[in-house]
Amino acid sequence: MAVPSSVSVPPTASPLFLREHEVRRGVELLFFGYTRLTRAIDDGLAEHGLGRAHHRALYFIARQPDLPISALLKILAITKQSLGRVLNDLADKGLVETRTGTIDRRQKLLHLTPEGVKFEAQLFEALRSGLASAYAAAGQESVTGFWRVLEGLIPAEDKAMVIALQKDI
Amino acid sequence: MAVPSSVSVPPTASPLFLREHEVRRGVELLFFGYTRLTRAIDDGLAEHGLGRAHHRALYFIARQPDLPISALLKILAITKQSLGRVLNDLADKGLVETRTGTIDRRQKLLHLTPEGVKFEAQLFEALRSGLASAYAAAGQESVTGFWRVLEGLIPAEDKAMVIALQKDI
DNA sequence: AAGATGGGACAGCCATATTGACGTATCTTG
DNA sequence: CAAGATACGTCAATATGGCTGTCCCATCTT
Repeated sequence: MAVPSSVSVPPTASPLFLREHEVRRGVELLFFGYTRLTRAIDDGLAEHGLGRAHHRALYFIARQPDLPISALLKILAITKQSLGRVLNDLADKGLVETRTGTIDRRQKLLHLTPEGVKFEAQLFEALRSGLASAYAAAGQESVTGFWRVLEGLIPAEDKAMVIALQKDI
Repeated sequence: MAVPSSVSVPPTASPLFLREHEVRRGVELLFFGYTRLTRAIDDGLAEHGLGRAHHRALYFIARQPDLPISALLKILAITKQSLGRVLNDLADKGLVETRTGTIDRRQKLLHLTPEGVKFEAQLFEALRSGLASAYAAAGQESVTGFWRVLEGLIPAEDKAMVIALQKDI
């Protein structure tokens, strides 16, 4: 990364020192941006007696219908037990269903019910509204940069998974 | 925001539809980027028997020494009780101290002990390493865009607070 | 037939958040 | 100065969302 030439430090200063500002700014913006964006859906979730964990599952099932449970476990990076509780809640509320896999009958493929689709769309609207206005304010070139930096934060072993999410829509 | 001209949808498609892709991509990258970055410090925290909540407090106290508790409450947006426990833990470990405010003696101003400074620096190094490599891979222009979009996600009422964090370093 | 894999479930625990109520010291203001 | 607001602390109870360990069954692979 090019260091801005206008920084007024002695030429002997280490690159790490020069970068601290920019890193702290990134840490803080990520923290505030992420928490404030996700906060936008809390009310909608609370109306159904659900929490953010439920939304994360709902979101990725919406994104990749017929997702096997093992794939969702990798995406969320939580334990089977934690996910099990969340999925049971969603099934009890009639938002998520499973069907047995065809090529591997051990698998259960997850998909949303019509009510689940509706609910997820309603929550997505809150996210869309927040992100779209940030995109609009920043401009398309900034959005590209935003993506590029975030992609760089994803470890190589997870990158394929994220790209797979985005390829088929 | 300009919509990429290469998108192959009928000209009658609504702008909201056109944007869904880009929004989902942002949601996902934010989720993975944020969680993967913060995961980098979990080991260091666990060595001291601390969690992420402790790190958030530690981080912002490092960032603004002599921060009053009320300011930290606003930043973290949690309740006084939740923060109280975290601060007690940090004080017990000898990482954080308070002193009575001079202009307002009701306030307790938070600062890190020398051990706290050392520990925070060690955790910051993990964040720095992750973010700096993402910055380097993306390039300075992307970093600017990354910041711009994230700033747009912060509600107006919180923006002053975030800018205050960054002005004095 | 044996082992690996996908999924489910029980029990118990921990971290982090919440609400509500109450107390004390200190500052501000009529 | 008295009254009220503010900054902070604390007790008690509760919810959420993670975790580990263990054991189970069905199904696929070899």
